[in-house]
Amino acid sequence: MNIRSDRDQGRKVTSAQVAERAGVSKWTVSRAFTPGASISENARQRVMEAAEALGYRPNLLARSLTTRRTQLIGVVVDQFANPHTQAMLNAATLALQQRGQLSILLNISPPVRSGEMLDIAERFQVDGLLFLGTVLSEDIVRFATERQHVPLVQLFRTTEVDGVQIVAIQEHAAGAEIARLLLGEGHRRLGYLAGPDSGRSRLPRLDGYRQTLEDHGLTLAATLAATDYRHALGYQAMHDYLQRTPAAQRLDALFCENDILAIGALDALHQAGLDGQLAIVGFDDIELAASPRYRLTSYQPNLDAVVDSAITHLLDRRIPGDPTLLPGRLVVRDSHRFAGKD
Amino acid sequence: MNIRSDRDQGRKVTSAQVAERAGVSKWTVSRAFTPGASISENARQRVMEAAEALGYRPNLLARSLTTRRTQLIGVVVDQFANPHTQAMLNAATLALQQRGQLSILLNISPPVRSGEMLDIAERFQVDGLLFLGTVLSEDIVRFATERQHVPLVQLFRTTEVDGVQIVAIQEHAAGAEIARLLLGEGHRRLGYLAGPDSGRSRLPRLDGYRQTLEDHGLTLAATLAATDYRHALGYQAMHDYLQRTPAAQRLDALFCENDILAIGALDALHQAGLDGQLAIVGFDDIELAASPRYRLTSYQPNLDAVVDSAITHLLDRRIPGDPTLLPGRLVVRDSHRFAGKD
DNA sequence: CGACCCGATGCAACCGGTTGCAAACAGGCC
DNA sequence: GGCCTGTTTGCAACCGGTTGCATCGGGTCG
Repeated sequence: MNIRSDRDQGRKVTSAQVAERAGVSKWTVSRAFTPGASISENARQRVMEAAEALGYRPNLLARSLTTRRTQLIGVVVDQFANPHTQAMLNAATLALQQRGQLSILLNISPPVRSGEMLDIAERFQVDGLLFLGTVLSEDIVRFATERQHVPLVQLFRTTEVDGVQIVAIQEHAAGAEIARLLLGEGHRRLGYLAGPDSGRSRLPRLDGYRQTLEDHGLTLAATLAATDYRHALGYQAMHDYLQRTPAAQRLDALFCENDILAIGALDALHQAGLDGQLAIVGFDDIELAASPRYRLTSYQPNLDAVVDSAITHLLDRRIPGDPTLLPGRLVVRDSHRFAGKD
Repeated sequence: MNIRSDRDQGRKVTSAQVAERAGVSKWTVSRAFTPGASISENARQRVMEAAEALGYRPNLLARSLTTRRTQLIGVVVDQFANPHTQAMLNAATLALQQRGQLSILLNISPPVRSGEMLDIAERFQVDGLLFLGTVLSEDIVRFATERQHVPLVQLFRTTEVDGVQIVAIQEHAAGAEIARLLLGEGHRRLGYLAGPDSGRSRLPRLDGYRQTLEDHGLTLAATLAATDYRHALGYQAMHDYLQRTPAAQRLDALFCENDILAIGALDALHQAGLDGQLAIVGFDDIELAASPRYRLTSYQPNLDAVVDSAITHLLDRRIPGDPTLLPGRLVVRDSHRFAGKD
């Protein structure tokens, strides 16, 4: 049952043990594992052999103590039900891993106090904090102003806060583009389905949308609201809207704050037998948007570019400056048209 | 701009600085922050005041060096596109946080070599590794046998491997229950939609399902396959099946390996104009299953109980033993019936 | 052949905490 | 007041690495 000969007898293997076996000092072992260090090829070989034989893994925590770099990034998440969060999480962790960093996941879903989690993250000496589409709460803002040695980057939310670097997409332009698409389709009564963030944070995509309508002599015909970014609440919002609005007065088209809400809305339309009677556009371009069932027209952020830029800011410890706004692209499918019009 | 008076002048605050301000030694500071330690109420107060004034946060990495506990758990994930993964991740991180542990997210999606990630996790001195529904690859199994001081727990997969504790649900019983439900509904030609894990891992839910059919003198009428747990592949599998199978020979009902595949299959049926003509049952009970559009009958694991048990195993460093199999419950909605039959 | 230089290695000190031990102190009891 | 017991506190050593500096050795050059 015990296959190991030298390795792993009870305690963990330390650099001193490797040193002894290789016939060098522990400092030489350290150098063997430090990329740019001054060490002879001969010694490095011997150390590596001994390390391999003993199953040695350098203790990165001990190293962090002196280098003051932990290679740990706190990734702060609060919208687990939104598929877009999952996509961000996947992209962010992969990109971090590629740069030799690891992600500490900080879940600040409702029962958890975000301020407390940030405190804990700091105790763990994270090299930086990455907020994934989180709305910047009061706790977070306070933390940002008090703790300036921890770089903070916020993805996909454009509310500016001193000390927090924003990396997002050009939402204003995106909102305008969506408005133009809908107008071009002949729709005139255009509405917006807002999510919870709309109340707490400024969403330029709505400004761009509204302004383009006004440029065409129109106004926002209706605003619906969902209290959370979940399918059920998009469904609910549309369902209620259909209940209370006579058919003759209904919207032509609805721009939804994100895809999961848009898909909920589409499902409510379907349930009401109104498939294709109200145009829908979403935002984020989650995987389900491409489904043949939905063919949801949506706005696709360049996730990799956003994540990449964010990580560069964190690791280079750049001083937070103006928001970095990257372009995305409109993915035109079918949901923005009336059925039968194509 | 600089609001802080004492705190945060350049370097980080250490216990020695707090000690000086409080008029005690750094060892007393340490004790003030150690729950069970022997210290006078007076001293604790003074230390806490000084700590507060200076904005002191104990360096948990330094502590870990002596205590040999990092309070970091590596959470290994590879199926980011599956909504169930998101639910697990949410539940697991919340439960860990409640117990004072933090999650290091290890993304082992395709390009990444899992063995390498486990190595890195060990360098970071994780207290344990939690595999979220991952199929245990060769890399992982090798790691499990070589590195016995890192507790390993696997969720929701029942393939037994020495050194890895399994915590899952009673899949065999679940599969049997689903078969009985479908048989009770009058279906006789029952099939199974397999995901990628079926090829690499043993899934008792299928055994339970098949065996129950055999107990009733039936056999599995067809097996479809999807190469990944994504909506598009469930759709594809059903689409292809419908293409190649004449209407008269088609299945009555299909048990799908999980919900996201089931929903893909439902969407393909809809697209083909066959809504409600083929009964569908899923597994995992993801949020979308409850949507009025799908009303997917599914099997709901008791996620909190599973996660709780898993974390207990990890933190108590229990020796891996027999799989812990917890009950779940069948959530009966509409998709397992023919439309119009109810 | 000696002076010089440079790369390789050993060493002491340190990163920021914790632990076991011993001294100091306080309170209770006779 | 003296003795004993129990709680608080200070101290040295240590966790497992890294860093700056001193030392050593070999090769080059005049």
